[in-house]
Amino acid sequence: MADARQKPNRQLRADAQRSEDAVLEAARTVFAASGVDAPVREIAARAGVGMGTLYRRFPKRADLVAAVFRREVDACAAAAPALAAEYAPGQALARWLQRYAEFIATKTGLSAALHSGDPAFDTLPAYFRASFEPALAMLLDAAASAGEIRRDIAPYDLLRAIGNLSVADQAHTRRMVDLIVDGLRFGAAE
Amino acid sequence: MADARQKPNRQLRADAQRSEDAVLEAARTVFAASGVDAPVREIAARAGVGMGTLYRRFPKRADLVAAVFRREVDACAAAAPALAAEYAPGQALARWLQRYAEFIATKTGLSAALHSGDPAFDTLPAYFRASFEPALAMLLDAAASAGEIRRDIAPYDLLRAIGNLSVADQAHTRRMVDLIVDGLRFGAAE
DNA sequence: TGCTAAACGGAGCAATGCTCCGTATATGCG
DNA sequence: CGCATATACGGAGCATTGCTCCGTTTAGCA
Repeated sequence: MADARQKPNRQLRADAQRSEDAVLEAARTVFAASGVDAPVREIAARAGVGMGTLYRRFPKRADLVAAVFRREVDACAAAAPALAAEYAPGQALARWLQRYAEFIATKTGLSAALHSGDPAFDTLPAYFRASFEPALAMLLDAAASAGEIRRDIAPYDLLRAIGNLSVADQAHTRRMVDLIVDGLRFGAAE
Repeated sequence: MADARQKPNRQLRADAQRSEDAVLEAARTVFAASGVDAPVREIAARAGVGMGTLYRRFPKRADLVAAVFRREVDACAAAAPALAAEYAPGQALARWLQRYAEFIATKTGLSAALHSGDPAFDTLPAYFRASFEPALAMLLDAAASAGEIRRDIAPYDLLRAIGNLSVADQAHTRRMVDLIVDGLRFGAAE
């Protein structure tokens, strides 16, 4: 899962696959406990692998962070159909949004990493959206069809409203400030 | 300025005062170039002081970051009366907001530090507000009196709109999600 | 000028990121 | 099953960095 795009059909040796799983699981735990800057040695020790093994699979810390992130996105997105099968549409939606809010809450410090400019994170926003938007759309659609909620809600808007992972470059900020100043002036001439 | 609250009337020796200024100036430069995680050695070297000197004055990195932050807040706030003296009210306001936007832009990565929970940062938000709110209020008032802008703008709202340094605890997030879900349901029964 | 408290500075230790390479083993083949 | 070999493993070791400790220097004062 880490760099599967490089060799799409690569055949990981069995022990290598076990190591990768162990590392991802250990990293998830350690990141949650100590943040994404936790010592690599600690992750390797918890996973029961050597430093070499960890660095071979995830050459940069960002690679590991990104892999763990994808894993948690997958888990959260997968909760949507599960909840939809178990609960009434409105209930399923409410529970999933809480689940999603929990996911966002565990990402403290990660939004900073997202904006670090590391190329390993480049695909994450798209992955995030591609995973969550259909999941939420399904829940919203079901709830709307059941007459429990309105229909005029864009899934992505809702995702953003709960967890704002937005960025803003300098030029954008400048234009926004200009806009606000213009806005201030507008009402003055009455 | 660093820990002046501990000994309000302390008399710093002349060389100590020079060292502190040199460190703050060097830290400002290095932080801007390499972020707030830059090596302490680099700051000490640029300031022309030893490690001991730096650590004696700023025992924790957060102390140094906070001191640099206050210094830059002071500089930005001080620009308000200067601009007000040089330009027409509307111009002064627009220019200061751009200046403020630049200040915010240099704080990349610092918002993460702000939320790190380090007690050295506890007083910074209040300092931020206490410095900028009166400065902006003066500019807004002058521009409004000149008929160049509306009067119904709260200075703090404007500050927040440009640089959102907001935080949100878990309970708050939870209540917000509940509110949004309620909001979704509200329009369904028509 | 001489004394002393204050300040200085950098060697050195511990923690951590990351590499390198000798060792171990999973897998395919005869 | 036994062997050959590519694949994977593991941790010693080096470089960097945070932080401390203490011998040396100096500013302020009489």
